[in-house]
Amino acid sequence: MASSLPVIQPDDLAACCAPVTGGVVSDEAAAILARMFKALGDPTRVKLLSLIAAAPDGEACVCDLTEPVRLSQPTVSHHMKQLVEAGLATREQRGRWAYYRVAPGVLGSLAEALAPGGPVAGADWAVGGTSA
Amino acid sequence: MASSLPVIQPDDLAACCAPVTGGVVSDEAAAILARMFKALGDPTRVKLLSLIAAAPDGEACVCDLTEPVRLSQPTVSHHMKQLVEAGLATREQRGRWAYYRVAPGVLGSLAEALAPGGPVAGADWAVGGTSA
DNA sequence: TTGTCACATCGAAGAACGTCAATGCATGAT
DNA sequence: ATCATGCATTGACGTTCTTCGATGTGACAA
Repeated sequence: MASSLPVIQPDDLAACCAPVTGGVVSDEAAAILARMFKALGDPTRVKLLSLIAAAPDGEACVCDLTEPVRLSQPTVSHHMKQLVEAGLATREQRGRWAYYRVAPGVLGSLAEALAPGGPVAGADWAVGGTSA
Repeated sequence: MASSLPVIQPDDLAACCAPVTGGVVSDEAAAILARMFKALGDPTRVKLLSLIAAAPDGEACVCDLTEPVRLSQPTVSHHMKQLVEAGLATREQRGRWAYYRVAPGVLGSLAEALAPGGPVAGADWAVGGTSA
């Protein structure tokens, strides 16, 4: 039915962190990485994550998010659930509000899987880089 | 029509590189980032990119890729087209073969958008980090 | 208790996706 | 010219995704 897929735990990052470049990734690592990238594969969710990260205390409730993305409350709840299940965000209920945060460390681990050692190292393929 | 979406050019990386954390990203940046992440949001494509990166000369033809991912040739061609249109891979035709490579610098830029300054810096959200 | 608020879940509709067999299109060999 | 090879495109099918309105649930207020 709905999710059925297990929520990605921080521990799974160990398997995830096999760099995409430098050796063929295992099927399991590819599945975990794809799961997290898929969660980032929607402009709304990218913006939601950005909004949360930029929020005053690094946290935001659904009511803070619906207006910036111009979507209904159920839709925003749905997107946030996907981000949480992908391990990219955390949810904490306080009273009537649910506060979401960017999961600590996960984005860094994902970045590391994309470009081990940072975007400048590796050099071989990093020619058109961000540089400067 | 198949794609209709414009192929993402290396130039678009300038707009893409606005970090997801640290300031709300624009709609355009969110769209470009999501487009690239969506291309990475399938286990097959993650593995294809990994296979290409790990290939002897950093390049591979479709015929080298079908067997490792156990999919038909048209399906692999379809996935590679998406990776190219997302700007993550490049295609070069030599004779009867089409050689694919990992687009230089792009993965690094994506990583930078995820975790500016590398996974350790930023520190603020990197509390439950990958290691120790 | 009754009401209100913030959020999650459900059910549905339309679009997009992943996959394949069949076909088309070049290139190179005979 | 004829044939074989490597790859892209087409058309189709079932699945998944995005979005919404309607409804359910738990927390606080009067």
